[in-house]
Amino acid sequence: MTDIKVEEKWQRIWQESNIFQSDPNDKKKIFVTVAYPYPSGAMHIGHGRTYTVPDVYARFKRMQGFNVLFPMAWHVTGAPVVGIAKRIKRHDPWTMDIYKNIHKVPEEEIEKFTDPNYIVEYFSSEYHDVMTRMGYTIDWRREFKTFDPHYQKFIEWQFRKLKEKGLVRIGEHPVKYCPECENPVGDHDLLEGEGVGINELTLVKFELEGEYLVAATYRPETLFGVTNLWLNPDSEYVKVKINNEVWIIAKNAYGNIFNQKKDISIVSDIDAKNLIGKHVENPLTSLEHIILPAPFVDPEYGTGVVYSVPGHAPADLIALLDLKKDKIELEKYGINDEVQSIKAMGMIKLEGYSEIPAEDMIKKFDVKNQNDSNLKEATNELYKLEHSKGVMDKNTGDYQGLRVNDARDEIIKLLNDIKKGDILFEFAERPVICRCGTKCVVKILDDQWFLKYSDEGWKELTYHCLDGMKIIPEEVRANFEYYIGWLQDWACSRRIGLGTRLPWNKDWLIEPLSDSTIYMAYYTISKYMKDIDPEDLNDQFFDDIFLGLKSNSESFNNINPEITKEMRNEFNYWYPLDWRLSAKDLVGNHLSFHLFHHSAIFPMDKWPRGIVVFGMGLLEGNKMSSSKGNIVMLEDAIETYGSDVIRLFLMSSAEPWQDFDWRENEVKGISKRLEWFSEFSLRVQKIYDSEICLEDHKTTPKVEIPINKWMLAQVNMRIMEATEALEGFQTRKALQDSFFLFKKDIDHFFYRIEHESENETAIQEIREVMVYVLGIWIRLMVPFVPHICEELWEKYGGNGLVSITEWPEYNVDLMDEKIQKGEEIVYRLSRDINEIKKVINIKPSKIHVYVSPEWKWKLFEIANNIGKPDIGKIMQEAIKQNVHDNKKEIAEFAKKIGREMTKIKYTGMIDEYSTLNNSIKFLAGEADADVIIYDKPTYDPKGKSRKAMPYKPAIYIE
RNA sequence: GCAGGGGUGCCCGAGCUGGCCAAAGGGGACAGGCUUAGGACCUGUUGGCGUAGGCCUACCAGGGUUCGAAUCCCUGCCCCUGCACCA
Repeated sequence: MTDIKVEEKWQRIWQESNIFQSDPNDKKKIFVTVAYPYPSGAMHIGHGRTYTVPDVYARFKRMQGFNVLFPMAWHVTGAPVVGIAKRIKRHDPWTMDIYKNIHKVPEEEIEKFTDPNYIVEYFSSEYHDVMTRMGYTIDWRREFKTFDPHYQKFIEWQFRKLKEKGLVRIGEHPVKYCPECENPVGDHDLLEGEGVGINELTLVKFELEGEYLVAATYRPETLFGVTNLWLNPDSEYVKVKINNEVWIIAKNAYGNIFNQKKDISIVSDIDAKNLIGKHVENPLTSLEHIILPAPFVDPEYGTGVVYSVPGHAPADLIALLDLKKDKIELEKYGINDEVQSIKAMGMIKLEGYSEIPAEDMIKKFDVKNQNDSNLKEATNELYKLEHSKGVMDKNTGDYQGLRVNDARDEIIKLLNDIKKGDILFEFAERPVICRCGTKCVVKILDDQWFLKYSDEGWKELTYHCLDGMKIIPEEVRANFEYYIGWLQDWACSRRIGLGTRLPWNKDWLIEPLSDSTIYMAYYTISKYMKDIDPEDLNDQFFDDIFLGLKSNSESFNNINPEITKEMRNEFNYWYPLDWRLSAKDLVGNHLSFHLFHHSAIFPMDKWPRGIVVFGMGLLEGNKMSSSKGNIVMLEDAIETYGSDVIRLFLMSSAEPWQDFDWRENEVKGISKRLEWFSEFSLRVQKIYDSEICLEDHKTTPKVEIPINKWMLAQVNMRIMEATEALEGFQTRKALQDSFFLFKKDIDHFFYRIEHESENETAIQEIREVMVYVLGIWIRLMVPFVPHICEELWEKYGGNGLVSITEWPEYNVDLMDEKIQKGEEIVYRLSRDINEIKKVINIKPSKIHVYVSPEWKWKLFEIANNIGKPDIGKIMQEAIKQNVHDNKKEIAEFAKKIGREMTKIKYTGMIDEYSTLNNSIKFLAGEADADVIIYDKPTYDPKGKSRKAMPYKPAIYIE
């Protein structure tokens, strides 16, 4: 691990040298941003990954010579901290515990957390510190918070712009609402019912003596199959007045409906028992239906009034059957004759089912009575089937032949047109309970402002924007396409929270996902803001900066025109944004909004160019969660391991878009690896045996010895692989190549050169190679472990800061396949010798090695050209070319090739005789016996030489 | 339900434009070296069998295409993620 003191030293040097402050210049630029954090708690290792990825990329690109901008800001907009402040105020033990023990906030600070503004101030400054300690190359001059007045002006401009373009509308919207707190509630505010959706039911008005019995349903298309209505005679019902109509609904349902309808009030109680036996009129068919008693009707759900479709609703059918048997009840209301005459009616055709599918379902699920738990499943099953496959049948008039789905929409429309329909929202599941313990309801907020993501023209633009972008990983593109199509109008205004108010209605705040869509543009000018009065930031100003729209009036504010020009140029230099990084779960909202808003506001040449999506973080295989205490804070991890280790672990254990798993054991493993890396320089120093000046070893040394050539080939290959991987944000792959496999190469190299200690030329070459490798390796590792690299770079005579030194270039010519193959032959031979030794279990004195004769190479080449293990064809061609006179031997060998050739990559003929002779000391040392290489089998008592194959010399051990 | 992504050796995970794949790399385990010992480090082993570098069985299950499949196609089973007013 890197010494923390050392890390802090370099962090200071970086800050003081301002090397990561980026301003426009002649170089090519890269602008990369990552979602700014919501500072409501301390940073954990999950955040560590999120912010290390762009830093690694920024460092990499900077070394490649790009002018890189990597800014950071704080997204303080929204309601959660307001809730936290409230809970701190009333000393909620759960909240206090988390902030004291998980987020490690000192006692005297917690007291100030009753102010939400203070919470975000506190944590954003903590984030700033921790980010610095992670070695991030952020241009801090551009830092801001989203409630800064300057930023608010920018958001106001953006919203006015959208409104001008007709992309904002006002309307109503159903939300989860706590009547006790008098506030909408988000999922995180719930005790129970997290993630429960809100469904839309259709209200159908059945006329009863000038008033309406109002039933709620998901299936208005079944109005054609109604036989009766159900009321729960044991529940209380009320008459309510609404828009000059009188509705009869359950009293318990009123609490919910009250929140959704205007001008609604209870007129009087009404006893349901008195309604039983009366008749109502079906608004669609004008048929008369009797009202019947049913204990299964839930007075809290919908309106507490249900219409009965026994042909297609198992619950209705079974309730009807139950009632027919219940003589006492029937006598009580005097409805026996009429009830007995009711028959279920089929009106939806469903393949594979009878005319009365409800009956089939009751049999299938073996439903005994209306209290049977299988009833719900039977109902759901039939609902799904008819919804997806059902077709309107006879008894449905003009709708016959329509798919259920389509018929439903048309019927809803018709009901509304004839004023016999309405809408009611209900939770998909219950209960939904607020943290305060109160049952939540669905409330309709009116005056709600929406961003019109449903607008087809806007969607088109956004698709267009997406088409021009790189998406990493590419599979996520399908998600984007899906979400852009699926997004409906987004409620963008809120009553509570921090942030910017809607410029045209100060009662509303702009919601956090809506104020963070194009702020990347603001980074390009934020560093100028400290000298500017926010009141000067009017719309003309932003139009000028971001859209190049020159204002007519000469000076439209008090800002120095020179500065304005500079800002405009700066924006035009950095924009468009090259990369946007954010989490996987934000694809459907934040990242999609990002595209929507850019395409709406900016011209095409300013549209974003790329998106990288992050996976999540696990801790020892489990989901991280601060509320459960299953979390590692970044600051603690820095204290334990140092930031280089954390960076290296986070970047190497998974690609950015995959889930990473923080495992203590593996982190320790990484820590040891990094120590090895650092100690490697000492070994090089020892071999080099005089002062190293890396600056003098930037060019590839000239070498003759194969193992040295091999090492250089590997180095170049690793540089190439790592560079290509980093271009695509594949940090894990980049590290596999530049760290783990590179280490293996070096291990192998060290192992091999032990046998070269007597050859003076070889030693001189090795020295040069090792120093060269050290210089390359340090530079390859800078993006990942910058602190330790600076330290080594300085120690071994690198010029200046390695963070801004050139990224190593690779030379394809040095990646000599034959050299690599030659080395492979050597160590495979060594391995084979050992395997044979093990199997025959003898201690050999001499090992004879026979290389392949030339004709076998020719045959191999023929086979390779044919490309298939087609022995006949190989033979034919071999005989034609007359590669060898012994046809029997050709046949024998051709057969062998048939089996073997596909296992070996043919890279051309290699002079095995000299390759092996060059490595004879190594081979002998490994085998612990004399090794003799033969190009002609002058000594071959067992005839083993016949087995020799290209790349696979024959062996005889004695 | 809709949409997207998966199931690989003790664990994590690469490979998945078909043949250098008994399958990279890491972690763990085991053995040897080093060490007073432990740790660290280095080397090797980590599907089975084998007195010559080989053979057999293997990449969720079953079927197919092919000279050849972890990789392509079909079927089944199982898992993960998102689905809205919430950062």
